[in-house]
Parts: sequence; C-alpha cells; structure tokens
Amino acid sequence: MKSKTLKDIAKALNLSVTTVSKALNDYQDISSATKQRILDYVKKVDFTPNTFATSLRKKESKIVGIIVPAMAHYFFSKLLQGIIEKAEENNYLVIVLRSNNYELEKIQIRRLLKQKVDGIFLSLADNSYDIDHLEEISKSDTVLIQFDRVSKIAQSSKVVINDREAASTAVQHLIDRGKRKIAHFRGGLMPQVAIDRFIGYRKTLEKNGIEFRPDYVHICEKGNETQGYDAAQKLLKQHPDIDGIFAHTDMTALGAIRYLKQQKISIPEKVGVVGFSNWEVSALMSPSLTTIDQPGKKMGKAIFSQFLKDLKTLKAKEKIEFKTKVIKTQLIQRQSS
Amino acid sequence: MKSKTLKDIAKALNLSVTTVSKALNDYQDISSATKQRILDYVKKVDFTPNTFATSLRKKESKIVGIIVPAMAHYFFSKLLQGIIEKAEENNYLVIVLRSNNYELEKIQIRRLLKQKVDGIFLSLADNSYDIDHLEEISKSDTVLIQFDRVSKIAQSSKVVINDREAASTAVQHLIDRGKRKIAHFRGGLMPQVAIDRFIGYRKTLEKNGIEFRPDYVHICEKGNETQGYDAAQKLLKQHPDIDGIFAHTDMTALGAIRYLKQQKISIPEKVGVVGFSNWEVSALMSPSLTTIDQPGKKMGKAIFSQFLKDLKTLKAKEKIEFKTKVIKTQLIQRQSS
DNA sequence: TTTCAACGCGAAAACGTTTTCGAATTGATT
DNA sequence: AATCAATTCGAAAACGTTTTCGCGTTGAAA
Repeated sequence: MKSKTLKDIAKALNLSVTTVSKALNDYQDISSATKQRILDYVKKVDFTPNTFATSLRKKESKIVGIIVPAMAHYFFSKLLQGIIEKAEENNYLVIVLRSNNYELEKIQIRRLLKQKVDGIFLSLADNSYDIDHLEEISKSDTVLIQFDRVSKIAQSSKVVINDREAASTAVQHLIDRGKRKIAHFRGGLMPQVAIDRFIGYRKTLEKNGIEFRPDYVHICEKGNETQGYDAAQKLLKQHPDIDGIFAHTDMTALGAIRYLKQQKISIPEKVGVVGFSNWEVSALMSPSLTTIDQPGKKMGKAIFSQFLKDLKTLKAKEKIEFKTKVIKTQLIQRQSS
Repeated sequence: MKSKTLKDIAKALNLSVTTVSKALNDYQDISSATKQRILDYVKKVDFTPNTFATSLRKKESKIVGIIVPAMAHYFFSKLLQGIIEKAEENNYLVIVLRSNNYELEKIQIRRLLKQKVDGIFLSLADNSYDIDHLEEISKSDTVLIQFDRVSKIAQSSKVVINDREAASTAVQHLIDRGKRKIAHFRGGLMPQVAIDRFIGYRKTLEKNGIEFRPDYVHICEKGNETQGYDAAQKLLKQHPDIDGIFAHTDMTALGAIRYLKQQKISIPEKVGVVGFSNWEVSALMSPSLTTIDQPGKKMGKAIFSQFLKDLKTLKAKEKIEFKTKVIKTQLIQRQSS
C-alpha cells in the first residue's frame, strides 16, 4: 500500500504542497480556515509525513542511540526504561546497541553517527582508556551524554552518582553496626567508579580511626556471583575474624553470602554484608541484602533531559556548557547488616 | 562539521555523482580502475552515504523495531541480546519500545510504521484481544514477526516455544520424583502461553492417572514474587498435603519457596518446586530452582533470521508463506525438586 | 486616489542519494 | 572502411519534505 504524500493532499484540496506543509508545521502565514480544512483532511485520510524526507531536509533524525554493556543487567534495564519513557514523551525513538570493549564501542559509535542520530548516550567500557572515538562525536552534530562510567577528560555533559559518597555511606553503616574489620570486594583497577568506591571505603575507615588493610581488599572484576564466592572463601581462610564485607555489586555480595551461609557463619551477627545497586532480587534473598540503591530509571530520565537541553543549544549554534548531574543514592537496610 | 557528499567525492575525482554512487553499490558498468580509485578515495576521506537520502530513495530503513513488556525482565533482556547481535551482523539497527497494554501497543506500532522500519517484532500484551493493529502492519511494507505471546489468527511468521510440551515435561518430572498432589500457579486466563502451560499441566496429570483438581490451581497473573508467596500460603492452608508446585514463572516459584522455607516445609523432600524460564538467579537461590530453560537469545536470533527471509520475499513482491518456528526448551534440574 | 502594510498563498530550490536511459568510446568483426 | 556489440560513463528524474522568497490581494491610512 503506497502511503500518501503532501502532493496527494495538495491535489485533493486544490492547494499547493507548500501550503499543506506549512499548515502541518504551524506556520503563521496560513489562514485559519484553510489550515483547518487541511488538518481535517489529513486526519481523515490518516496522513503522516515521510520521516526520511523530513530528516533529510531538516538534518535531524529524532532518534537517539544508547550503548549498553553486552550482558543482561538489572540496572541498565531500568536505565533504559527511564530513557525510553522520556524519549517517547518527546517523540524520540531509541536505538539500543551493545558493547563491552573499546573496539566494539568505536564501531557502534560509528554506526550511530552514520545513522545521524541526534544523541548518543554512553557508559564507557572497561578498557576504553582512549577517547578518540568520543571526539568524533563532538565533531559531528550529535550530542554526547556520558553516564555511569564517564571519562574525566572527555568533554560532554554527564549523569552520574557520587560513588565515593555512596561507598562511604555503606561502610559507615557497617561501622555504625559495630563492625571494625571490614573487607571490600572491589571492581577492576581502571574504571573510575571502582576507584571512587574504593576511595570512599578507605577514607571512611580512616575517618573512623580504623586502619586500612590492603589484604582486606579483593578484586572481583566481573562483578558476578562466582567471584564474590571465591573472594569470600579466600578472605575468610586468611582472616577468619572479618566482620563486614562491602561488595561493589549485589551479585558479588550474593556470592559472598552463599559462602558465609555454607560455612554457617551467621549474617549479620558475625559478618555484615552490604552490596551495591539494589538489584531486583536483593530484596528477595534470604537474608535479604542491604545495599545502595542506584536509581536507574531516574538516571535515564536525567540523561534524556540533559540531552534535550544540549541539543537545543547546539541547534542554536551556541557553545554548550557541559553539566554534570549527580543523582542521589540511598542506603537500603535489610537483613544482611 | 559538514559531512561529505557524493557530489564532493565526484568533484574531487573529476567524475559524475552517478559513477561514484555506482562504484559504491557494486554496479557492473564501472571499470575496475575507476572503481578502485573511488574506493580508495572514499576510504581516505572516510565518506559514508547519507542514510536519510538512501532510505528516501530506496524506501527501506535498515532499522527494525521491537516492542517489549514495560518491566525489566531477564528473558526479554536475553531475547533482545539475540536480536541485536543478529541485527548488527546484518547491518540493521534495533529500536526498542515498551508496552504492556493494547492501547499503548497500538501507538507504538504506529510510531514504528511512521518511522518506516523494515520489521516489527512483537509479543502481544495481555489485553490485546483485538488484532486490528497487526493488520495495519500487513498493509504496509513492514514485516511482522510475532514471538512468545502470539495470536493464533493474526497472519505472520512466529517464533515460539512449545509451552504445552514444556509444562508437560515439568509436571512429569515432579511425578517421576514421586509427587502426586501437584499444584499449578498459572498466569492469567487470556494469554495463550498461560493456557497452554495449564493444558500441559492438566493433560500430564491425567496421563499419569492423577485426578485433576481445580482447587490446586491458583492464578498469579503478574507472575511476580509476592503473588507466588500469597498463592503458596493460601494453597497450603487449604491443602497441607500438597507435595509439588509447578509455577508459570521463576519469580512466582521463588515466592512459593520463600513461604515454604518460612513454614519450615522441606524442599524438595516434602514439596518439590519447578519454575519456568531459567531466570538468572534461579541457579543462585538456595535451594536452587529446578526450571524450564527458555532460550531467549536463541529465540532472538531466530526472530531476526525469519525476518530476513520474509523481508526478502516481500521485496520480491511474492506472497510470504508464514512459518512458525518452535524453539526447544529444556528442563534444568536443581535442588528444588 | 494613491500608498503601504499585512495577509495568504505558491514557485522553486534544496536536502543527498539511486536508477533509468542514452551517449560516447572502444575493440572486434565483416 | 563500415558495422556492431560491449564497455564505460553521465544527465536527469525521482524519492517527499521544508524553507526562502516573491507575488497578488486585501483593507486601512494618507
């Protein structure tokens, strides 16, 4: 079925293509009478302008792209939800791509730039030390918004949480519950979020007059359950007197809990555990998991709002002044602490 | 930064726009010499044709759209992953929209049709009794692929699992483990998948000479954890001698398990539990959950493959013969049975 | 009666491709 | 030398919009 065009409408109403187009785009130099006539007819025959032609002419696609990690993850799922909701409100569509490393990230950005999306939302991969691919975006008319794992040096607006503060809250909570020998299962050495959470952990110990011990820190790079289990095993074999664990992920926390339960080590009496993210099941586990709520949906909405702002100033040919929006996190206390 | 056009390339090489375009599109009437010259130059200046113009001219977008339920769900996350992977291989992009009811579903389909996506992948909402919105798709040049919750009457290719058989496997498994009084926590009354799973449950009982009892069936429409807990509570208060539960979702199974544990009812000795979907955490719970693995990623890939086939025949102006691909499921036995 | 501004509309160019068709060149065949 | 087919290329139309600019028509002001 061939879809109607402006030309068809114009012919049917004995008007010019220009007039019809103007009526649909709320130009002021069309009499309200003909405008109404056009609008009525357009509604009747259910016409909607061809997106390709509009995009070609206006040089904007009304599409944004987001690149998410290649694995299924509750946090990103919520984030996506927030972005899509806000996008729909503003008549934007969202293209989702996946990546977990620098090379792929680069390819995906190319893909999106080629599609001439109006905005790209990106959380950097673990091995994205280089940011040349981000500079490619700045050179185009596409707005870049970084979130979660952002680069300090790359120029763009950003939406993040205060990882350091959140980690601090988590550790302080354990201390307040009487824990003194608190271990930390951290992420890799590179991503800024892992560094920040680690710093938050360390500073909070020191602020409370507790000595920081490097051998209490284990790296769980993948942040999955198995690594949490393994780390807990190693840790407790070496230091049976540990009384708290702050994990950088709910999953690693879950793994740690599995080991503790298996060893009949009571939670939270003997060892308190705090996770990070407030993943869906953390409330359903037994014991349920104390964790830091990372409000994905809210972040998603913030990302899109910031995008709209930046796009507007870009269109106005003005210089964008990049903003960094910090989303508040919250400690959710449950049975594990 | 203005991006290059065919015209720019042509001028730089002293050729016509036509020739350049043809070289890039592998036409046969270009000498290999000039073709190479063009390809080299194009690579050097990193030119890529404007998507809007191409789409406008060719009437195809190289984009597909998928509509997923409005909530975060592990299965759909995996499914999406499969679709996106396969899409990327074939240079397609994927637009993701959300819906959980008929009205919204209709709007989203309109959005996608307006965007002139080449394909729409859809799992029907619970209250989509009507399928007029699907017929709108057939009238366009967009390929529809239904998956998971499909309509029997709507004409399109489909990708599904054999819900009846899978349910049968689950129930037979419980029977084989010596269970006789097996309850079923089912989905709503409408979606075909819920009906099919129920039928599988009932038939399998009867085949084994076990009387079907309506009061052993509880409806957990939302399929969440709370409903599973509540249903288990009601069920066991009324029938303390229940020895098996087949839940239509891992989440409801989890809820049931929580109640059982709380009541100190031993799993699987006293009551065996089987879920459905093989959701990420079902392996991590304690006891870990026996469940039916619903291979989301595989389904996603199958969906996209089928789309490519149907699109091809559509382009050739031939009549599409709709296919229904049934993906195999598998029982994953764990501690809960 | 002239002048002028405001109003309502349309012609035409532009966005950047793809594709049809015909023209020019070449080399081989009579 | 003439004919023909194959080869290689380009002119121009088409895809469906948006936007600039100008033109004719009003009605009011001078």
